[in-house]
Amino acid sequence: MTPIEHIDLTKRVYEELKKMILEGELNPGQKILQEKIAEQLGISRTPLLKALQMLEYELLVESIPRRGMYVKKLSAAEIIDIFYAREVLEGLAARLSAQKISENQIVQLRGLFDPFLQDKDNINFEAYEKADRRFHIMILKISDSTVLKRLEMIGNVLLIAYQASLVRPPSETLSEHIAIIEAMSARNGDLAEKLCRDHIRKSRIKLIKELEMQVGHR
Amino acid sequence: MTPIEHIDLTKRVYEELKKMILEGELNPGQKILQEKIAEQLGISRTPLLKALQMLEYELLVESIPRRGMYVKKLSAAEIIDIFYAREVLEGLAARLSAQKISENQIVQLRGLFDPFLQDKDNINFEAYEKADRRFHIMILKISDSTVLKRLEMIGNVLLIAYQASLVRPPSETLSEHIAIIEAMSARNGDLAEKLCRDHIRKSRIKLIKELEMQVGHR
DNA sequence: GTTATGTTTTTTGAATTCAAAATTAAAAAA
DNA sequence: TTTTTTAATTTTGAATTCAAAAAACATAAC
Repeated sequence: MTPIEHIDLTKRVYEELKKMILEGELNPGQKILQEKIAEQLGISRTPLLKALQMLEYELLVESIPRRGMYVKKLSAAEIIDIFYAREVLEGLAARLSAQKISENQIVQLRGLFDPFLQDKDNINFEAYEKADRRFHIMILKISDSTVLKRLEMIGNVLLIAYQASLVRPPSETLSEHIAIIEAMSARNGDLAEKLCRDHIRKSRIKLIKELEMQVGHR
Repeated sequence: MTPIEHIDLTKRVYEELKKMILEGELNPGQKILQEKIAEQLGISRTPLLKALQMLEYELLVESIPRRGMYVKKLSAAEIIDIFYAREVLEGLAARLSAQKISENQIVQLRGLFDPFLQDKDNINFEAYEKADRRFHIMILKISDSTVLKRLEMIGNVLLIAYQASLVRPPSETLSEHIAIIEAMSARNGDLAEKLCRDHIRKSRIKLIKELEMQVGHR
């Protein structure tokens, strides 16, 4: 018998709000008028507030005491900071995954990138980006770490920081992704960690350059 | 003119509760009766609930929907998991700190362990433990990373997991602490990270052994 | 004596209410 | 016209209230 699922309001509100922020319905810097949003969602402020607090931990919203909640506007420094953290955390995830990954999961990971290996010169960026994101989330899942799960947020932040635009092109990252999968498949945790770190570090370095350029041009 | 400080209730309740948990006033596994605690603290359930939610993110309490909040009882697997995360996160903190640390901060860090260098064979464990904890917290602070700050929790968890008992004796760790400080002082981020990771990894390995022993004896 | 059933009490999740603070708008003074 | 002051409105933070669910208790059946 399957137990009846508890769909608590807070979680649903949380999901809805997250979607609204990630899809740009609420823009960075914008004030979140609690009364208004609560009314729109047809709920009271109590569950809304709880959801907002969760999102605050995930760096998606920011609370200024006695002022209100705002959709977080990430600074260049913060985005870079997040990449530094991703570097070590996803590196760890890759290492732990190498110890635990199942044959089935290996097949699934490979499956993510199979479509792009056929015709490397003609890759649909949007589809690749989706696979890329799935890849990183899957590794976090496979690592099956309580702490790392707490940090799935780091994936979300990516979305706002770089909406639908990859930091580096598939021509660079595709082989890196494959190499990470192979290392995990060979149960080589040290190598998987190293490759994963390198992978993200390269993106970070490119990102820093780009952000510096932007600043330099102003 | 100094602006009036906003001491919002939630934060104070949060601090109080954290103290209650860390000092053992509330024991792991114990149910948190909201009404009762709120009355004891002389507040309503609203700010209490917010504080509890914050603590949930820090792994100090656990929420079971429609059941209530409980003081979290960490499993051996979770404690080990936390050490894995500390390994990479504090390693990163050491690396970033090496880039940013001021002369003054170096002096402060050295000062933490000075008292123990005089008479290495006669170290007060309790005092050393305090210095140890300060050391790790300071590095997180110096690294000045938004993401890492979110993870100060990892320090807290340590407290409950290993109340006042060091995983390894000062005779082993003192020199490691000094070496990390020296690496940061020399602005050698790579080395600082490596040393810090090794430092925590050694503790993790010892910890795993001890936990396995405990299980084996049952 | 143990297990099952029904009832009461407690506790949670959520809405509502209320006071204090912040924001906005309006009026008065420079 | 611009700035300052005052008043009105909005919004937050926190308490209270209320319904639904869970836990505890008591009673009845086996």
